[in-house]
Amino acid sequence: MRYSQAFIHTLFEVPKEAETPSHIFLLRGSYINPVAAGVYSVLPLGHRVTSKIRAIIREELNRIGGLELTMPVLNPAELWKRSKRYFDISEELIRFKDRRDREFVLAMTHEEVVSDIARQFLRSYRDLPVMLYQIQTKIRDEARPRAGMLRVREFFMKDAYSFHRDFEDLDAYYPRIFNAYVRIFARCGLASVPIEADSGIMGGTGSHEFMLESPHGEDQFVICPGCGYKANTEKAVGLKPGAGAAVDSPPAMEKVGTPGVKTIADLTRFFGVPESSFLKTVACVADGELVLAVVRGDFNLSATKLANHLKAVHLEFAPEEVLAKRRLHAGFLSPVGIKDIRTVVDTGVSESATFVAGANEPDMHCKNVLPGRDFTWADKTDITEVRQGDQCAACGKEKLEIRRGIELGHTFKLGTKYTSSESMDVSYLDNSGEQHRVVMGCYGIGVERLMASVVERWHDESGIQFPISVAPYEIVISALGKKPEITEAAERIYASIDKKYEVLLDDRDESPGVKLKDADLLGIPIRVVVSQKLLKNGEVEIKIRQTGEVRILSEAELYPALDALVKELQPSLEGLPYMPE
RNA sequence: CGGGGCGUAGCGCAGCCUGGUAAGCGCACCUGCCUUGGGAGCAGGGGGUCGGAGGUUCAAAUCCUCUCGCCCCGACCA
Repeated sequence: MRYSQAFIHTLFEVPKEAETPSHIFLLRGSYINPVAAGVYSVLPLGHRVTSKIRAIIREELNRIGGLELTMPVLNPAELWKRSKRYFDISEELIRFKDRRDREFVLAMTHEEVVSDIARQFLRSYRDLPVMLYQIQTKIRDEARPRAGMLRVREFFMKDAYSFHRDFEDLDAYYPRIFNAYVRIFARCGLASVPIEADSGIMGGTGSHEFMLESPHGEDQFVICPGCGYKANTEKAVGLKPGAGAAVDSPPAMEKVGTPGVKTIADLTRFFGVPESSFLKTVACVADGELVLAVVRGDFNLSATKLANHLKAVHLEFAPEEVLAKRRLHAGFLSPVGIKDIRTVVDTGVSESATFVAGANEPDMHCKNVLPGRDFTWADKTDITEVRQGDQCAACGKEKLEIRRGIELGHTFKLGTKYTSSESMDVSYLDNSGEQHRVVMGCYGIGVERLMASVVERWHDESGIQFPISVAPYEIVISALGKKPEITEAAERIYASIDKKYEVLLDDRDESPGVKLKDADLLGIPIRVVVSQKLLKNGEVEIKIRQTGEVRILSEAELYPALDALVKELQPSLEGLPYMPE
């Protein structure tokens, strides 16, 4: 392809809306163009990249027997009402009516449609297992799109769904998907970190997020440098060292006046004891039911863990009106004296220590509160956010580290959430004619996010450094100068490698500086320079974008060198964190 | 949805406080000459309802009101 024909319109200056490297360079390189908040056109150059990513995904999913199909974005609301997601999801799902006043939604994933297909076609154990996938537009009215293509409202997602006769078969199949994911990201030049993920209200039979560690990631995960334990912070558990005032014969509970002292920070100043000596009580409304969550003062409540424990779809902090109705007072909340409200206590709250807790009346706290003696609870479980430096619960040795990352993909054992009779009702007959629920898994990868993630990982101050596997072109020929012999040499080289590789010939009437800067910005992995200076000695130059390595070669040496380089630069599939199959 | 910032040519910006002489600059784009190893030079040129609506005024990019859009932080995130 000739540069002059390639629809490349690089920008010298940084558009002011862009702050993260992938956003800046994808805009400057004319890979993408904004249309609305979180909505982008993928321009020809970007399209070449996403096409390669899609091809890699297809190869790896076909390799494990996946079958590609296409499902519609336009879905009748009826399907989504049947699965209940129509009611469980709020604003993120776009809803509207057609001209005949029928309700529709724009699909944000395709569990409903694919389950409906499964219900109709998968009737026998002989039809299972099967994995169906598509690479299709997803629409999500995100509250806040951000960081260019890292979080958008319309994008291509590879979504795959597998169907199994039972959980054992799903468990047996799961590593194949897991390993395909590891390979897909590796082939795109990314070292993905598979972490244990929150599996939501399903309860955890298994879910992984594949993270790219990155300072611009929106998600956090913990990693144990000792045993290698890795998990989403929404799921991760750390050890909670004993705290509170451990005593053999605890003194009786006692009320203390604490006018205006509401926060844990205020309390530590007032009582002069550490944060861990207090109980923090948080009032939440879980699917309409008021619940008190009690954690130690030095921890934060994890709303996700609490919601999962309660199997609640919607969890929010209790509004003032709800508290007032129960004669509860924000800042002085406490499990003490509460009988008719479900109380969930965190495992960090020791029963052999006393704490300072609220008194459930304004401007009063209780000290010497002994859990079990002075209040009781319905459940005791881990409901706190893990902290940087907490001891790893898996090995008990090292301290957990919190890292930021971009979620590249998610694999999820769904079980029977969508196949149950209350949902999409998908069943089959086994070899004895008995009816069973189909067991399901679902697996997603965001295509444009993957492109942006590659740029987050592979760039320097001059621009992108695409891995050759996903680069828009493998080789750029920069012809510096307009002298006929330069043009002839460049054209000759172009003609001899254009059939074999994806080559961009910079045929523009531009100064050397412009051509070299653009080649760097665009991130083409191999640059071949043809110039007067080199040509005098019958030479050309190769420069490798990622390493900066430069080689001066004769034109005859160029061709075998390119053959070797193109192979050499392919991302390695060695030493990946495979799951045993 | 809360907090903050910004809307003037494709991109980056000045002008606004103090209304008129304020439609400007750099890059990009077009024409010609010249130049060719890191965003050259000279000359000429095209392009803007100053986000939108209403108001104040003899007069509004500039002052007032409303509104729309975009970005960042947070909440949220099947």
